[in-house]
Amino acid sequence: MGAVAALVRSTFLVNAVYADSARDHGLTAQQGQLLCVLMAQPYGMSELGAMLGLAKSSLTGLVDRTERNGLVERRPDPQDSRAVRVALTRRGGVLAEEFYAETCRRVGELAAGLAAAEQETLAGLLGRVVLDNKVPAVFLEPDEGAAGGRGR
Amino acid sequence: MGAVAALVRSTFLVNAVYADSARDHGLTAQQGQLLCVLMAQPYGMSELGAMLGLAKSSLTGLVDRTERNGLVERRPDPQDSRAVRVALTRRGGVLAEEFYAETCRRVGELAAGLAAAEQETLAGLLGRVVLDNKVPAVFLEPDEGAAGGRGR
DNA sequence: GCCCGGTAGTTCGCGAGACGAACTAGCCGC
DNA sequence: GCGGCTAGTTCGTCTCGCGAACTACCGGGC
Repeated sequence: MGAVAALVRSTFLVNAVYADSARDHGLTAQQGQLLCVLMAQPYGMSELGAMLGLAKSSLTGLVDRTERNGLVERRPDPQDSRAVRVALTRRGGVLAEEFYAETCRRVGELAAGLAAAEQETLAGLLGRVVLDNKVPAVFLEPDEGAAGGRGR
Repeated sequence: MGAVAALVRSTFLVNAVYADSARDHGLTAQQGQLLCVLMAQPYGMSELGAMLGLAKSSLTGLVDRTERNGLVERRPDPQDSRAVRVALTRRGGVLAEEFYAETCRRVGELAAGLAAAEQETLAGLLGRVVLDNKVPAVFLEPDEGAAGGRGR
């Protein structure tokens, strides 16, 4: 199988696993992704739109629905009264951790057929693709979680 | 970067590229995927649902919209008058080829930073993940196109 | 023959998601 | 203190995905 087909098919696979995991936590894939991004730190609407690749009107809707479920909240930005910081609520934080951990587990299982060394090779190559293409931090490293921007 | 994070982030990346390429061809990602599946051969609604992981009512809608755009058509199944074979129209076939080729090109570019040997290694490892997890043929090999798609 | 359980698809109603265009409100340079 | 820019929201429209209820047809058993 060529690299292109392998990439596209593995994408299909991970999409399905991600959506399933979200569903099992009462989330949609998009809401799960939003929670994962916010695990690191709060963000403004425009920042989120840029990271997730969404139009700002799409973001308004996504945050609306997630807020309605009590998982995130809009906080006024102290520096700029037009702006808003979207942050996890307590409940959202707990759910994000659970969803994140379970999703990691399930995605990890996909690669269970690979030996440890092979997984490392895969991670290295795929990691370079990700970095080369400047993918935003839509899914953190297990060890760059929680305190996120402030280090840890 | 760990294998899990690399997989999830590369998935995000490929999703975006796929959706962009579809959009540039006047398609949604789902319609593009449908066309790619049908490049190999026609399928029944239930088969498509199983391959794409969709409920049958979702398939009806997707095929409806794609048919309305003149890209696929429903043909009666000669063996079973309940059933239907979904096939590309002439226009759909042409568009599918274009979309497929362009998407391959763009996804290939994502891995352009890797040397040829590295791309092969990546393809091998990712290919095993795909095969281990029995991902359906949602995106063909360049050389298993047209008549070739059956077996496997 | 005919009935009956299973299968192939469709319809319907609903909510999520994505977009662009038009809008409000607040920032800031000059 | 005005004019242009930026942050977000609202609105209308479409796609997508689902489950439940439905129709139409296949087949096996008697």
